[in-house]
Amino acid sequence: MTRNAETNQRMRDERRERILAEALRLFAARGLAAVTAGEIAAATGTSKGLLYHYFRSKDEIFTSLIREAFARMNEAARGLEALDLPPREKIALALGRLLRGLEQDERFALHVLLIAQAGLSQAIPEEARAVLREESFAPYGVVERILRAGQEDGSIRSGDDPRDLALVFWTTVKGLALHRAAHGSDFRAPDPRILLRMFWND
Amino acid sequence: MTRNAETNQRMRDERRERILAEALRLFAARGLAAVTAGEIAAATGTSKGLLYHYFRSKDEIFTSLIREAFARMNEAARGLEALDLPPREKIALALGRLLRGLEQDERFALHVLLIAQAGLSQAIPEEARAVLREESFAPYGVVERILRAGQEDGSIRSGDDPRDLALVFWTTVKGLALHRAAHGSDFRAPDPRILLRMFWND
DNA sequence: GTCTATATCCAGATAGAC
DNA sequence: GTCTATCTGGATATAGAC
Repeated sequence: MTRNAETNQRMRDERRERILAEALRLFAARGLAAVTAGEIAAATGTSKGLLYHYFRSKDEIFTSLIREAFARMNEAARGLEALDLPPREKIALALGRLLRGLEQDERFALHVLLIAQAGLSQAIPEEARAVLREESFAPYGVVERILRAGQEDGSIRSGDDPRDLALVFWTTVKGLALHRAAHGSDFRAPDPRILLRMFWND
Repeated sequence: MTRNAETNQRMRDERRERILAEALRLFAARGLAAVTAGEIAAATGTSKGLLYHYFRSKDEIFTSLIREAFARMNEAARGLEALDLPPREKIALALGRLLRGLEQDERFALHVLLIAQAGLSQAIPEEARAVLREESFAPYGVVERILRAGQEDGSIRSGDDPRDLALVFWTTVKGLALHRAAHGSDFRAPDPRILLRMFWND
């Protein structure tokens, strides 16, 4: 019996994952309001009824995805901060990874897009909005702290407001994600060195 | 009679403008699908019925706005190209204006956002998609040409692909527009000099 | 030109058979 | 656990009175 229960649980989890993955694809491409529950079900290969067996509402699916997106993003940010590297190297590494991720890692690009969609649209569930409020600042904070440390050790150009620098760091990444969304798979990320020039000479 | 006809025409135009202005605000904030015709009517202070007297559909309103947004954007781009200034000054001027526009010119920021929304969402009317396909490239082209000219006259750093440079130019602007949308009116644009460093030293 | 009332459709969510 | 059938609300769009 335990064996069966475990198998069931695994199947359940897999199905749930499947639904979330397809919903992510759809929401990232069109936004919450323009995607119907029926479409998610069809993309997943299940019925609408089953969808509502796994989730209480369309909003709940969306909110789960927002949570997941921020969890990954913030985990990556904390990982970056914990790395044993000088600040300047951290920034270069992070930006390189982000651009490569946008280009090659579909799921990552979708998460960035979902966050962009959510931030862009005033029309999202209150719970998702709360997650956004609480978690969206963290990546800015991480990058800002690293940049400030770099200014102090002299490896990053001083004189700029670190908040401004963190702002352009992230808005550039989001802008590129947007561009990728609009222009599809033939997206080619720019050379990261161009962007890094904002932070130091040469 | 001619007098009356003219007055009527003017009132008609004003009402139409009013509808478009409110719809722009709503669409830019939430996207096409999350805005209802009733909300547009209410925001305009008219009835739903009258809305459909002026426009055939919600999609038509959206498409009109997309046309308008691109018309202004491309007009500005052509104006920039026609200016009698060295390439490097054109870029500096353009970026300064864009950032100031995002910060202070609500209508401009809304247009940028609408374009971002439209590019982001796969779920827009076919006609709007066509406008996007045909017109969205122009601003990239303009900036790319100016940057290339600057590379040739030596005022802009050479060695970078001008397409990459034009890409980061515009994606940065769009990213900032996104940020403004998410963080509302307390948005403060970064110092443009930070961004300009991508294009030349010091 | 402008409004109210309404037809029609479609999406979110549920009920209940298997 | 999974499906089909259905309820119900709300949105687009229209009709028709004033």
